[in-house]
Amino acid sequence: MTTISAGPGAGAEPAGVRHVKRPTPLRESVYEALTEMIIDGTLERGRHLVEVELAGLLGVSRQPVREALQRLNNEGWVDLRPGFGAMVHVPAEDEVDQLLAARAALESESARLAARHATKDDVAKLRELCKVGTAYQESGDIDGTVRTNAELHSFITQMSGNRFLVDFAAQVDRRVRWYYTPVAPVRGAASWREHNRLVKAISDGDEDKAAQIMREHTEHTRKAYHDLQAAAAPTEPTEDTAPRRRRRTT
Amino acid sequence: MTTISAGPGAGAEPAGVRHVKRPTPLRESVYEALTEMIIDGTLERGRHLVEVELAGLLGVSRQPVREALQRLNNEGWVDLRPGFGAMVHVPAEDEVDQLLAARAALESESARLAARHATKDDVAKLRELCKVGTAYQESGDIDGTVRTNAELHSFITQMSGNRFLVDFAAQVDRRVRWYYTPVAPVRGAASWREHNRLVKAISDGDEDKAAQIMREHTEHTRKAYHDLQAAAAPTEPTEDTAPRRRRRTT
DNA sequence: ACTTGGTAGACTGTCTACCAAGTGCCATGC
DNA sequence: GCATGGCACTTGGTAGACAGTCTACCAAGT
Repeated sequence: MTTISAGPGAGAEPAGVRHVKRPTPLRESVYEALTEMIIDGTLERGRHLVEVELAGLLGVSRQPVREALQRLNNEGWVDLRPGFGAMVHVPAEDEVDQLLAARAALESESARLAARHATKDDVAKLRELCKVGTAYQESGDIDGTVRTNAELHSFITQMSGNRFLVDFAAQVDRRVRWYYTPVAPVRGAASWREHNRLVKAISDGDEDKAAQIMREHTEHTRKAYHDLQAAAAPTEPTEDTAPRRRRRTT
Repeated sequence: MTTISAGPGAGAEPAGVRHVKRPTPLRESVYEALTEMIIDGTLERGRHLVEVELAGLLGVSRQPVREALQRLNNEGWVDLRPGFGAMVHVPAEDEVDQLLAARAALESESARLAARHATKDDVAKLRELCKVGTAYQESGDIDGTVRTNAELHSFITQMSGNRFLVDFAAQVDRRVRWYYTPVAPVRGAASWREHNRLVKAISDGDEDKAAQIMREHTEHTRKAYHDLQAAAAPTEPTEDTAPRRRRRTT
């Protein structure tokens, strides 16, 4: 009967900034809960999502679930088939490439603008994130590494001061995080070396260099993913991605 | 704010499987109707949108309207204030700048990829669009000019073959079209000269040049908007953007 | 064996009604 | 003039109902 953790349990909040009361709309919590479940694999790819089922699972009614599902559909997390329902999106072969290409465009522009607008505090925070991330990486904490990586990228886009870039990049990053977590350990060390160079370029205010490093950084990521894919593919040409109709509840 | 993976509507279909017409979900029609009304000014900026009112206006119930409004909110067309309702978004001063900066990043990358993948047919179509657009422009048909402009840009992003770029750019373009129509006549001639150069670069397969022209093109547009804004501002410092509470129905 | 037709169940899409809580407005009262 | 309290309005969320449609499955016909 787990009700959604609408409460302060989900700690993605800057402490104390919010007004005393923050009744997050339920649909928002449902959306968060579902993306989380998709990313961590609780809801497998291709799985048929039934509104009432999710509603029951999360302890809410159909409406918030519907609204969340529609947003998930708009953002490409699930595919909505009229009259049938939602299926967790099954990424196409070339999709990761395209995603990372889009990310390259968005984030390299962000890095350029970040270099243009960087303040002392910004740079300090970037350095801190690099330090933390490298530490996680060296200690083998994959989850922490991935999270810090996301924070760093997100912070750079925010430094761009462009809300559209922030918004698009956030979406792309989240998707990348979904597809990509398994690759993280492979990339690890090199990735954080690149981050350090990037931060240096930003702190120097060197726009072109920052943009270029970010582009190459994403490009390396794409390549790493590809290699891993190629290495894993021969042994398992077609994974079990059958529609997996839900078991009869009886 | 997003429609990363449009459903079966997008061209990701194995060729030749023509699905019979399917009745569009009501929420979709409502969404289309509302964006159209926002763009053409029927729903003025800052206007208070009430669910039941729209429902009555469009002859549907609250539910599809709610769902459409939430999508509009996600995509930045309206601002949803909990407990009060939706207001048609009033663009901030710097918003157009940011929008065009994002467009520059997205479309210049698209142009680069378009140049990489261009086929003979693609180039032919681009040339045709340029011709049509120039003709509209010379005959003073503003609406046709803007529409053809949108078609050209949209086609170039599609040529990129990257569904994420297509999707993001489509959103941005639609917003630009909303803010920008008044500027079109000013830009007109120069804009289509640039389009011609761009098409040439693409047909030559010159990626860097295509990307750069597209970037400059968007930059010029931004500048034109700015100049127009500056020219109009002194005479009319604050337009009538009052909340315009709905008349009491009594 | 393969097609056709029929049937049943499961879900969505949409509508209606209803209630609680939050928001803005206005009039009252100081 | 300014705070206060009340009131009307609106959303957010719930529940139930119903038609249309999608899937699967079975049976009969060719």
